[in-house]
Amino acid sequence: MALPALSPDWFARSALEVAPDLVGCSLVRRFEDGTEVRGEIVETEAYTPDDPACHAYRRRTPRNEAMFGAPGTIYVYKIYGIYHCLNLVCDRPNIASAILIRALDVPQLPPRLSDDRQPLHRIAAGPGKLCRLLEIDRRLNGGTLAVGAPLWVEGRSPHVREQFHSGGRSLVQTTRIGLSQGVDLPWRWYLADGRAVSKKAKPS
DNA sequence: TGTATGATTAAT
DNA sequence: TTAATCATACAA
Repeated sequence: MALPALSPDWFARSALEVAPDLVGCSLVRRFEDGTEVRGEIVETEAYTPDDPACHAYRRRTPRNEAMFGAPGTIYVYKIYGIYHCLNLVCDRPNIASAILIRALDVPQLPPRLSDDRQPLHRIAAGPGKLCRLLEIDRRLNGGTLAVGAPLWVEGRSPHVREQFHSGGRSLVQTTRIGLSQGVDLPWRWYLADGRAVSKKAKPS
């Protein structure tokens, strides 16, 4: 199952390029006991320095510091006092830019993490839900994606690549969710037939 | 120091 | 539609 991990270099591009490319890749969470949980990224959002919705739009602060880091840096913030959201930093150092990972399709879970209250395919269908499931919090903030570290990302499998290429899978691009600024920028991407997508746009 | 609010979620 | 719940940013 292990595929080549995406290097920091891979993230050294505009968030608008990285965000759609991340869909179909796998996020891997490695816990301290060595357990690994994998989920396919099915929904992302891009945030850029000139974007009013970006946490670093106004200025550099202690909270958004990680967004100014090197590509491949992990940015985690707490929202509504309850949930955490996971972002992967991209572009060049000092260019505050990141991808919000909004949903994961998790095919299987270790018993410890199972949850009877909802179907398995919805267990990581939302940015707060996936962080809760994978125990992602501010302790990971500022860290770097790397194989064997708490978190890394693996590229699309040959099979998935073929599906995208043949049109068997496609991406929907639409506006982002939950914002009060930059509401019209179409910087959210999700797998058109993804079971785990947090919220789908109304059919046009 | 005081206050308003948010890249959410689950329940009503 | 709304409550839950608090760290953070910004005003004062």
